[in-house]
Amino acid sequence: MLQQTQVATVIPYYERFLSRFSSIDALANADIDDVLHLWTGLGYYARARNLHKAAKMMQTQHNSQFPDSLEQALELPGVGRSTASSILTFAKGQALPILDGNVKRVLARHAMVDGWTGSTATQKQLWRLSEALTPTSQTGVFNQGLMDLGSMVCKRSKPLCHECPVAIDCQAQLKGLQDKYPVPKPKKQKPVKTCHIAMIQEKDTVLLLQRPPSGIWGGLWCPPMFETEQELHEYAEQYSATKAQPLTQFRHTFSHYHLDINAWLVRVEAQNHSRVMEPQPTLWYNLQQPQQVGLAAATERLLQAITIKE
DNA sequence: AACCCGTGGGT
DNA sequence: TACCCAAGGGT
Repeated sequence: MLQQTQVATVIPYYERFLSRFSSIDALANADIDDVLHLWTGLGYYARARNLHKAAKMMQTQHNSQFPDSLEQALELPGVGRSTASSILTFAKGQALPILDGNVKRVLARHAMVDGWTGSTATQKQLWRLSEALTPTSQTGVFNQGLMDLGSMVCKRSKPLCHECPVAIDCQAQLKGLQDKYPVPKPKKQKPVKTCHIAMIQEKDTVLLLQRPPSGIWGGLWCPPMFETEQELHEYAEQYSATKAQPLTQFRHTFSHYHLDINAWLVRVEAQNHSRVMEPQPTLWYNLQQPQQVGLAAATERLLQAITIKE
């Protein structure tokens, strides 16, 4: 959950997740829709599917435990070097270096590392620096301290260098260039895509389709989406003789593009009204008694728009 | 190597 | 507002 997601955002999700899945076995035995349900709104949904798959692997291959070696940990889907090393140092007392966003920032300033910290070459350099610093004893304490130094002192903006325990040999601080490091990501403007979404409503239910496991919103349930308004109208006519009416429109921004969403409301008299054959699994989502499935934040917003309109 | 994958906090 | 980026990993 913490991958590319702030701690404060994760905490409520973590609490609910651990209440529902209190062990690796509980998670491994769960239905994927149940897992994605508790991930609704958190983003990067492949993490949920990877975690579920990893639980199954641990159940069958590692006696329902997190593996003891770095090599075995790295075989789990969704577990890379940073996550594996964090777990192994904190939970099992192993001596391994870590490299999260906070550590990257500390190291990039301390050694004045040129190059964006996300590039392959720079990450390689940062790992080398982390390896060189990491002690062979009390590693968990050190790693936690290094991350906390990054989050509380060596902040992204206005770092508290006067409170920093390693300011004495911080290259950026010595030259007064703290604000120049880490080097910002090369900026590319995000493309804008447009889509038209059909909210097919029958009483208290709305038609949702399950998205394929890979790609945007993988495995989640979303209303039918179309690139053009014409496609939407042609689709809507299969369900209802009454015309689709505008519901709401807004911009949803992903990590790599903007999506301008135009939502339309199509009221139908009965479920499966026409002879529509959907290529994907379908679900009539009940607004009053919601099913336990995964929804994207944008889908929740669309469902909310219908509820308010009632 | 470059791109894909979400959403929200902070400025 | 617009922008950067967050306890990264997969392809």
